[in-house]
Amino acid sequence: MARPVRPAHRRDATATRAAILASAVRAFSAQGYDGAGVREIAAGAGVTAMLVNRYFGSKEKLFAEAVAATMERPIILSDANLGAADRPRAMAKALVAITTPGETPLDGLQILLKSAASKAAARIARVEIDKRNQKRLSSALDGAHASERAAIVFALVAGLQFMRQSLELPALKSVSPKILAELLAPLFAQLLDGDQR
Amino acid sequence: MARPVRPAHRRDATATRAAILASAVRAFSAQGYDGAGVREIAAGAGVTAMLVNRYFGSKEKLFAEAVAATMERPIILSDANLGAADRPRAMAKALVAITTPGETPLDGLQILLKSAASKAAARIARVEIDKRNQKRLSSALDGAHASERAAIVFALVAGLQFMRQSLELPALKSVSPKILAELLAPLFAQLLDGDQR
DNA sequence: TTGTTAAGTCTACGAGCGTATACTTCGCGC
DNA sequence: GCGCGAAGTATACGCTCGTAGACTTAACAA
Repeated sequence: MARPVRPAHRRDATATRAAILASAVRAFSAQGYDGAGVREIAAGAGVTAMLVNRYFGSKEKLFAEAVAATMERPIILSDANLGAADRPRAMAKALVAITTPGETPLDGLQILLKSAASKAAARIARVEIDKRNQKRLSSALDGAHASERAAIVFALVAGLQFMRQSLELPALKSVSPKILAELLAPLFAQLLDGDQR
Repeated sequence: MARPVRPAHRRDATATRAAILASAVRAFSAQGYDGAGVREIAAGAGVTAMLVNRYFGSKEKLFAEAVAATMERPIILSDANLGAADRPRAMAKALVAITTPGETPLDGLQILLKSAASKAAARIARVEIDKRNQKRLSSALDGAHASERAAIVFALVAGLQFMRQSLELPALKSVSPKILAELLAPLFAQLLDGDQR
């Protein structure tokens, strides 16, 4: 059969680009926009710093792509727990699992939190989260003030992620996942339920 | 009457020290630990950069003092709403007021959020918040898992602050304070109430 | 008036940052 | 076999950072 229209490049530019982007996600998620250096990101991809700018133009544009890439998948409202019978409990469990240190972290959210100090980073992230997750979640909520309630859900998720992963608050580090989920479930129930009080 | 034991110093060292600390709180709260520069903090106090290190030893020690100073006052559990009749509603209103852009911000919390990228900053802040607010709040809660519930309260507060002030999520910028408070009150009620579900 | 000492400043260093320019190395099409 | 363009590197510039050491200035004691 015929080879693909454009076969893999000479020294595989697309793979290198992907490696840089992956390294950027790792670095930004761990150290934030200002804390992560271009040289460090490049080293994580096995190349030199200048290739980063060659492929992405500038650190800021690279950050924008990294944010966009990590926001691809929804924050906690996965398709699985969208259709779950007890949706609040499913979301609480998902939140606990995701914010547990060592587990696969929510890169997108982590980048947001770690990059809070940078105005440029906040602007880039705002439009991204607003476009993707906010609409996705608020359209899944019934009742009044859906987008506000969705935003509060995000606040709760971000806050818990912050307290567990960044601040490492002792009370939230040692607690058992089961208990934490049971403490969170009624909050989600309250937020998902359109009828207030 | 006798003069104080040690009268005001030659060029008022204590006032200068206080000015530097105030400027540091402002700068750290706006730009985080890494983002705020020693020169900029000094300029905000009307002195040169070297005086900062002279008075505080290093940037890190200055940060520790700034964090300690801003944590002096409780985060949302003021004495006023501790004794309020409808405590959840009082806390919700306080939270909305405090996180509204332009209002007197929660410097301590803002410093925490903006400094999330720095390991040193997180460590300093953790012990401070754990000592002061966590104990204060969890001792005010009845029922099981008091400290965990208190930590979730902090997470909610931090998350809302983050979404409103740093990310400036549109849904939370335009919402009326009244409605937002009514959306938050049941969450606090749920968290303050020791009996789950 | 003058000596002393704390308060405050000047200059500078070494390191790291983002990135622009010029260079080298590789791999495919002819 | 070979050249040409793309992939990748080396070097360097200008800037800012935290802070160390020597210096200057001001206020009180005598």
